[in-house]
Amino acid sequence: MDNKKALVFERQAEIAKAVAHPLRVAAIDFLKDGEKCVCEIAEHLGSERSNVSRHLAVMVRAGVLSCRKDGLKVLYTLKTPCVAEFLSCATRVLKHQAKENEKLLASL
Amino acid sequence: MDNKKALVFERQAEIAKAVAHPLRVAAIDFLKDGEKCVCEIAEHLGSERSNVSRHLAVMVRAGVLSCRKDGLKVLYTLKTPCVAEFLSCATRVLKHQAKENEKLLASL
DNA sequence: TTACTATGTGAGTATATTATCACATATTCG
DNA sequence: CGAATATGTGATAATATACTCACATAGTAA
Repeated sequence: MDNKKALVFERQAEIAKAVAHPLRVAAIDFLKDGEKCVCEIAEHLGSERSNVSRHLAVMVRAGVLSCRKDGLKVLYTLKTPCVAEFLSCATRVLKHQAKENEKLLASL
Repeated sequence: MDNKKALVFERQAEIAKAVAHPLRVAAIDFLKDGEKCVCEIAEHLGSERSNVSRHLAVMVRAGVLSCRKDGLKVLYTLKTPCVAEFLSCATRVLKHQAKENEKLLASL
């Protein structure tokens, strides 16, 4: 019973972890437009190919992205729209924070 | 322009990071019932008080939780319902994965 | 085959995160 | 005041993550 819950928490944490890096968030945002190869992603993010490749692998392992080979290239894509929702949840939290700061500022 | 986006990605990643730990996920889940003190949370999670205290501090710093003192105790609470939504997004991703595995299993 | 391109991976280093213990602080109660 | 309770923090060690460079692999095309 409680054991089951613990497992879910662990898997939820894994997914959050897969998203918990600026480069990975940026990659997810970029992939909202559709599938892209490592090269394109790396160029768009202004980061090393090998590094980007590793980050993408992390997200694939976590089940956030999927990939397929197309000739020389490997195309990455969001596995489900839920992933993008994940980020809009984060955005909502940020907006909430911003509003609080606004209130604080107004009272100074 | 691009700089602004980079900032957003960084902040989104911070929020994801604040959630990206099994213990923290469990704490958030527990706090859905309302505010709780460190003691209660630690007991519920079966973890050391000092450790839990640190994890809670991480989430407060990220803007995911807020806290208030009440006598000896410090009560923690979810700062916004968005945070819980964050986890249900993760759950949706998990369900998606589970369905895929089901399909795979069925074809063996 | 050879040259070229896209990708992934091993090794090493630097940095960050986590858990634990002991201790400090703050608040309540007698 | 002193004892008891709840919380937070410094120091440490173990572990995990991130980045870079060099190289290996796989597919393409001449």
